[in-house]
Amino acid sequence: MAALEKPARKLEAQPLYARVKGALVERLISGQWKPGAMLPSEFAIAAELGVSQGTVRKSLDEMTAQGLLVRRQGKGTFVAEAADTEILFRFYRLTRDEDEGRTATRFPDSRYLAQFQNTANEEERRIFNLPHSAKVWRIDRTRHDGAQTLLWERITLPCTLFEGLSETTELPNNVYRFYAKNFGHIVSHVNEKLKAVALREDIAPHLGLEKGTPVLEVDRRAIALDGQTIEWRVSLCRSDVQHYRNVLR
Amino acid sequence: MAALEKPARKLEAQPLYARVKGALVERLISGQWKPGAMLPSEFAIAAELGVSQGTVRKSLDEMTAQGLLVRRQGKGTFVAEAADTEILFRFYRLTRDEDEGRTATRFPDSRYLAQFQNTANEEERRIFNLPHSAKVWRIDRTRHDGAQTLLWERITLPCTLFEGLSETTELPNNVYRFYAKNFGHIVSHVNEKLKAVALREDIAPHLGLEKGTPVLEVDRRAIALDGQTIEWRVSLCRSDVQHYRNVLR
DNA sequence: CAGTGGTCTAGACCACACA
DNA sequence: GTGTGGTCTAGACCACTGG
Repeated sequence: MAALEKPARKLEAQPLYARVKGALVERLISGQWKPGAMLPSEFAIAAELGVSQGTVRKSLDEMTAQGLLVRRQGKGTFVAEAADTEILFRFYRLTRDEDEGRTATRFPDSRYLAQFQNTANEEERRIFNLPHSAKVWRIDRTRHDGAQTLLWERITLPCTLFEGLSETTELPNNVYRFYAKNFGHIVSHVNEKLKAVALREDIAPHLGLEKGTPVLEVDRRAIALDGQTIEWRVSLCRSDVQHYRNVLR
Repeated sequence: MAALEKPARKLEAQPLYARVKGALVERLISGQWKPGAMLPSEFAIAAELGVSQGTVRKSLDEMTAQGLLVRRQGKGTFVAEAADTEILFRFYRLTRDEDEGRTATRFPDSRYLAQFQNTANEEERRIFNLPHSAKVWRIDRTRHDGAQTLLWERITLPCTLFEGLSETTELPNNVYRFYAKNFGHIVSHVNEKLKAVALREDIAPHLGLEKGTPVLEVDRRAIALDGQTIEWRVSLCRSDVQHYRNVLR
């Protein structure tokens, strides 16, 4: 890749470090730099793009703050793998009531109830911006801590974005890492919508609670680096033994 | 204030910009720089502390990212007032269902039900780390959008931290700004714990719902810059017309 | 040891606000 | 114009990693 092009007029240009960052994010989106890969050194990137090392550093620092990169002194800069405990729990906010205070230390395992392709309904088409008669995967599962069921959820994925998924592939614990590794979709952020709802009759047996019990409904959309919604998930969470924790800064 | 002291050994020292930041945060905590005040210029701070302007900039950038400061090109650097819409909504996560997508544009008004001093119970003493027989303020109120009640909440404040509050002072819409301006407590972050619960009988009339209806319970602790918990708030939120939104990055 | 990221400095120039 | 923050560069030195 050659040096960055100069913008026509200085006035309407983004700062140089922002354009450098854009060029680097492009390489993540395109898959040129895959999760876990080591980036060239700051000086190498600077020389390649024709800017100073300090400018490259500012771009890398921002990307690190966003969680796209991991920097290790003395070793290098790497594409984030979403592998560390911290990143694993980045999107997992439920905590057992008795674990209050510390970060969740247990990660529940999954039990699969159903996994099949369907024609997308209107809501799914709207969420994923799909044409008529497009197909989606629907995956129903429960999550447990030991013998206790903590939540039921349905994960919806557009088939076009997940070619090669089959009815027997089990999602691993860290699904977002799985999406990145196998399908090249890097999640940049997720939007969640929380409500308290009365437990539906068809879900009640799965959670071992009476129909009508208040449960926490979490409606989540995962957004990829390119802005596309790649996953829709609705979770119904027992609220008597766990809570959703959040820190606002 | 004189130049920063050199640490005994370089090895165990924090980076210079971190110590600069610490020194500046001290001035916020001590009230030397009050909300809304303009800070000296980068060069002035640098000269005073005996470091370079770039080092001061790095400290100021971090504090800006934390929301402690607001920087305006051409004007100066100011202590954040929690006055802008964005900051006003930083801690307000409830959105009317029909407003989905955009940031909340309406901020509900309040109706006060009760406001009185009490001896702290065991839970309150634990939360605020108070001695026996310490006193707390308890403020009960509802919040509305037009004729519709959206939530009931109880705010608990330790009397020692809020000297001068009376039974007739109404909290303004932006309470955290009020705390900063009148009592010098700058909120650095809040911890929230969410659950779905069945509506209690004594609260039901306030929300205009049946006893037992699922409502969203938000348990919030506000933490000041010095690490002290300064406010405990439990909100019971109608979940049929609004939701709690969250973005995880 | 060489190579990496982390910190710090000094100085230049630009864009914006306001008198 | 002057003073502010915003960007960019060049170069120095430190701390960490691994051969």
